[in-house]
Amino acid sequence: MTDSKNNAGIGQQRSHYCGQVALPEVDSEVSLFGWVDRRRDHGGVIFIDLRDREGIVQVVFDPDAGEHFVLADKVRSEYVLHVQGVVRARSAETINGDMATGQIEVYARTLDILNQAETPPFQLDKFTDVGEDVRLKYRYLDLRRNDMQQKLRLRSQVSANIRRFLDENGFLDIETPILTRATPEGARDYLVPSRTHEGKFFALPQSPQLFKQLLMVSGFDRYYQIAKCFRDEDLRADRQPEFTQIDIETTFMSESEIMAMTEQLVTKLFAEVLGVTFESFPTMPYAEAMRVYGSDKPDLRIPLKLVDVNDLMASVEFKVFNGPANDPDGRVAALKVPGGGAISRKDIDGYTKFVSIYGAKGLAWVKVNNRSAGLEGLQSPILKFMPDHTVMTLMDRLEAADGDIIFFGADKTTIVNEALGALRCKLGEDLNLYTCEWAPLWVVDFPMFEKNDKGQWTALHHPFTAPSCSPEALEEDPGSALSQAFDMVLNGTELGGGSIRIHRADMQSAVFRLLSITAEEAQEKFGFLLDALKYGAPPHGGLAFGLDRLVMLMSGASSIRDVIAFPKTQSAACVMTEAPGAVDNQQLRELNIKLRQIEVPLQSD
RNA sequence: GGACCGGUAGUUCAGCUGGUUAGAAUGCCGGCCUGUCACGCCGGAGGUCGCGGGUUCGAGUCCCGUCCGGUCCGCCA
Repeated sequence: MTDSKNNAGIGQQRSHYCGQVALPEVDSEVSLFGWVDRRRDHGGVIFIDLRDREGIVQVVFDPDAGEHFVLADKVRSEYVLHVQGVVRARSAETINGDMATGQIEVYARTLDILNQAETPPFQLDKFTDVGEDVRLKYRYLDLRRNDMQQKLRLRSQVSANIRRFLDENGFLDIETPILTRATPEGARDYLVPSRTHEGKFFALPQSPQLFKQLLMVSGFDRYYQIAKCFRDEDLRADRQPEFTQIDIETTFMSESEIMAMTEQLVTKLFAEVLGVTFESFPTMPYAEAMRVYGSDKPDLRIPLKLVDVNDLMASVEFKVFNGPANDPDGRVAALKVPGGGAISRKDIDGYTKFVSIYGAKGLAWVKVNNRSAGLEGLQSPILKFMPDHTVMTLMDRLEAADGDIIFFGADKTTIVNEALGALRCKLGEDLNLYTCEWAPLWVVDFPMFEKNDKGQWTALHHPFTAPSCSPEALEEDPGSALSQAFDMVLNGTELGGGSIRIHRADMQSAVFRLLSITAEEAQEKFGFLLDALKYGAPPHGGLAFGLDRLVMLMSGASSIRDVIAFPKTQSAACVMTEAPGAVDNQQLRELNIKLRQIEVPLQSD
């Protein structure tokens, strides 16, 4: 079966991974397989750094190895080798302290070249930065690099750790369909045409949401799944069209019980995988998060806070602000940066441009040079528009100190929150204001609904989230209803979100009504859910974690792509496989699909 | 849908207000070298300046379009 000629050496068992050869192996014979990381040819002696997933070991060939020495001369980067030899302790002068296996080396007796390799398109060492497009095109080579190996190993440890926790706590791993039906709400679906049902389409799941609720109706009590999810929306550094969720659902558990259990899951995960200890997570209402941090996922590593100054500014008209400060939908907020007085005008201009991304028309500021000197000690382009006593009250409220800078935002509340919330994070990063390495947090008491541009109610979480009130109270005042939803936030990243779900058909119908989903529409799209709720659906709830983002944070990666073996580019394509690709007409015909002719305008002279 | 940044040797980049033969480092190839470990020394090869059009006596450089990659806004219940 095996071709002995092409598989020379394969029959010989590996005795060690390259990276695991150590001092105890000295004087013993080892049999190693690996790739050539680097070759150093000194004429009379050849060093080959042999690499496998566990690390690198130096292999030495000298002329005593005869034909094997001659062969070692032909070896190039990324050749695949089998080496047998004896482990030697290195002499004191030749110990390499930078290398895990630097105490020893393998004195080679035999060498088999199992495969040759063309010169790689980029250097696989840690010294050369390589463009991501090149890395992705040759991802299988990129993944040979230690950095990527470590990230994917961490990912494997994380999911194994989470599985273990959930298994030990009685959760059942149940798979849900990948081919399912399109949902009208939420993100754009990836569609799959049906061959057997002309003109109809499956959709890939945006999450297993409805299926896991139905599993609770079925009485499985505790479910989990490490599930692939798909959303056809534009990509970001932390967003891929297909991503992985740790999906959890339970029956008869309260909001706080679910939160406590998942907090324990994450706490154990960080302790066991990273050796990081978490205190119990603080809990913050959504309204407070928005008011103090301008965000529903505040990064609590940064000590800066937004301070409301609406009352002080109500009578003040600022040219640099957008519109009157006493707009009922408006907000005037201040962000004090201790020690920020050193920020240059040029940097302030940069921050002004930065907040304009979020719709802010300007960024007012006051530098506090000398508090005791009163107005004379302040520097600002806006003071002349403010009464003196207002300025002094402002300084008192903000507890301004010499050397501080205070930024102001005044606009629609959403714009002020987004602009100053983002500025807060940017300043935290630029000025390295972080007070700790990890800041986990629960955000709770989300509103059920928010209004979109057209004035319609939309679900802040999703339409299956249970409110904290009765259906009647909900319909009476949808705007002030809170939901039993909760988000886990870590370092300003939303790691997971969950809720208690609606388990009664009347409540679900009420929510659909408020979301302007008609009874017919609801029946057509979610009839199976509404039906299920009628047959003894238990109270239930759960949450889902973004595994990719979790691993991204834990590994310190700056992009989600670095913790996914084969990710897509920003245009949702794979540069390696060149997916998505065209299909032939036969395939289209079977699917009853006809591509619309793309009109090409004729060239006119 | 929009804003911004980038695309020059295999790779990472430099290339000024447009001007003669487009450079560096690294990698690669050849030679030398018995203790290196990002080995060293000597020599060599290697370019559709993303693509298309325009301006100009002349374009890597300026203009328009387009493609690709990235960051962000919108979007992502």
